[in-house]
Amino acid sequence: MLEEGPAKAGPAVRRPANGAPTVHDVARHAGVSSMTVSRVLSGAVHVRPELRSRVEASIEALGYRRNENARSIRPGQRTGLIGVAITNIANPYYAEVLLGIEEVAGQSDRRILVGNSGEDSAREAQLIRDFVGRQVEGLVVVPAGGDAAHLTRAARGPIPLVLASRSMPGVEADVVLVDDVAGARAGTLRLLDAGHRRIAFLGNIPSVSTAVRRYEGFRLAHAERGLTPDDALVRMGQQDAAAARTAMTELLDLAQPPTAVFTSNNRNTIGALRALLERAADPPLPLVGFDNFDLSDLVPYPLTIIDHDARELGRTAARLLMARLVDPDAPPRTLAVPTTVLG
Amino acid sequence: MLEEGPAKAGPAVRRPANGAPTVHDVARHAGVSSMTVSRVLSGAVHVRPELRSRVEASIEALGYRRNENARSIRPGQRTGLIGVAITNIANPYYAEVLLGIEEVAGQSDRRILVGNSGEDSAREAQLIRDFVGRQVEGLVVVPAGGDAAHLTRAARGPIPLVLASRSMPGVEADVVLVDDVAGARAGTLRLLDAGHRRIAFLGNIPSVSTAVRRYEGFRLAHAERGLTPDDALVRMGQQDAAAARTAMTELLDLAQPPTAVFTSNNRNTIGALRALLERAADPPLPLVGFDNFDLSDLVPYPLTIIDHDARELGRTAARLLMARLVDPDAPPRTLAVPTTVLG
DNA sequence: TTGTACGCGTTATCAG
DNA sequence: CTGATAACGCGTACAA
Repeated sequence: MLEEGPAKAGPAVRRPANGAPTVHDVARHAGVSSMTVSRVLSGAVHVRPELRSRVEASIEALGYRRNENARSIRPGQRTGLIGVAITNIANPYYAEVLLGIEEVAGQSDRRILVGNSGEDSAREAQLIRDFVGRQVEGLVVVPAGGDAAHLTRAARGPIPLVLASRSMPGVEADVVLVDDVAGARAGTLRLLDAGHRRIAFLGNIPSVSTAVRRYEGFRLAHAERGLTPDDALVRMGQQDAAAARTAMTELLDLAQPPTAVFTSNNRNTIGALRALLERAADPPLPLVGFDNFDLSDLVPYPLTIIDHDARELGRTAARLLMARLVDPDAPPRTLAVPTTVLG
Repeated sequence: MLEEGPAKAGPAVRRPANGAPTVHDVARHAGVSSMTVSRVLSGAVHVRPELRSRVEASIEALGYRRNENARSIRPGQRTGLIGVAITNIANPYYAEVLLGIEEVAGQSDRRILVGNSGEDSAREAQLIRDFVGRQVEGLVVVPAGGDAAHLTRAARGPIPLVLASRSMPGVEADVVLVDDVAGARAGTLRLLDAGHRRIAFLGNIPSVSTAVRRYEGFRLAHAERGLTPDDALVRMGQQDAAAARTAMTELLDLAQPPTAVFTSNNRNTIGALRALLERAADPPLPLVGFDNFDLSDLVPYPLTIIDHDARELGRTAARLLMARLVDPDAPPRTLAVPTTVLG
């Protein structure tokens, strides 16, 4: 080779259109081979101290950063990427879950790719396809419910999946849930033991597993007292606070209205709260709500909250994923985060 | 070559330890070359329809997903990755900003890498180094304040940067701010024009640009009425609600306490609110707070909020970045999101 | 301890 | 319209 061409470009340094220096640039600058640079980058084992510091100086001088994408295409190299699909990032509850995931992922220097599914299972599928293409090591998903084809082993390949907050029937994955049944049971018992016999139930759409599980706790508490919930007082399907407010108003307008209210998530709690404050019943109907929210203690209403640590739920999800990366063949686990009754 | 070794592995299909099919697998399965597969993947131009559908069938059959990382190492290929560093993901305000960024990024099929800096400039620097190594196309940062070396052109190379919510002196970047000065001015004028002359100011640490700008609006409103804020009533440096509560309590304990309160962000508002409710002054001190929060309308206190659309701020930041990707040499822009006074 | 050769999965180039 | 070849930036295997 060495065709003595138009030797005018100096050391023939070709920048990859990007301009970023490569291992070869660093090697040339330090007067070593690219392999020595590579070794320095991956821990500096078996490199003469003098060369090592020369390479480090060159890295500094050129502002070199290793290209993690190029690195990751080599067999046996990990991307350090976790894909996270969440139904609604802007819901403070899920933001807290996300923070927990980020925290644990960051501990092993992994980064999270975040997508908002907007409670839309098709969008969720699209996100997961994209994450897979980007070679994420694992997925954490708060499933939107509905179709689950994109969560199956076939669709996502060997990439491990952890479901957070909600489970999905038929999907093989590790799962972190809230202790929904126990929490709902405890909250409901409070109302029953205060003498209430007509308790309204407001909840999410039944395709979301938490809605069903929390109703189960509600029903269970009734059963333990030899009672059955009145179907006329059960409203499921409110996905936002506005719908919950409407549903609550309708319940208050019944010929035989409830004397207390159980809401199974924070949006339903907030919606119900607005309706109840609007009506200003005297005495006010006691409200027990699942999931805490900011300032719940400052709201001028008799409120009991079934609380849990959302950030810890996120952390647990990420920890399950980390464990799964180490041992891909362990049997799937389902963990539950405990609840506390406040107020 | 072709050493007839232990020929027992069949068609010698070596899976890259990962097991995922490659273009070559698809090509073999469809009986074409890998280039034809590649062409089909990138828009199917100049490919005979018959081959095209055969390739598509193979892609489907094998469950092939293009390896975006391998793709991105080729010159001229983009990663479709945006790095986002936020001071506190779990603050509902920034969660909303994040959602806006995700929304706009997703419109061009880009994904966001998210890191939480925890108001720590060193952690922020670390995140940005990582993002650069992952070949992000651009960065959106809510800067923690303090040292800004990692945000300079030198440290991040040619990668464009947009600062969201807060500016950083000496950093060349596009910026999206809230109209802090005008908002704070308008809120303060409300109190002044209601006759208040001793107005407390609670704000963030001064190294965060919004704290300074909002104080400037506060001062400006006073100046316009021929007044000067009383330094004894100004408390800057509260980074969370607990600190704000303490600061507010101290102000109430002054020999000459304030008769009204201006808080320059939502954590200070919430902290002040707790202190004020605790004291139950009669009549209550009117409170004007910058940034809205959930249920602010249900709090039993005379509260005025200087509101703005956080999600729109996030969208704007992402749009600025997208524009910058198209035209890297345009002069930097600073945009402001308008505020509204509620209550 | 250091360097050379090659391959990872993809696509631009150019020949057919 | 299709395919062979090379190269992107990096790291493993092996040679020196």
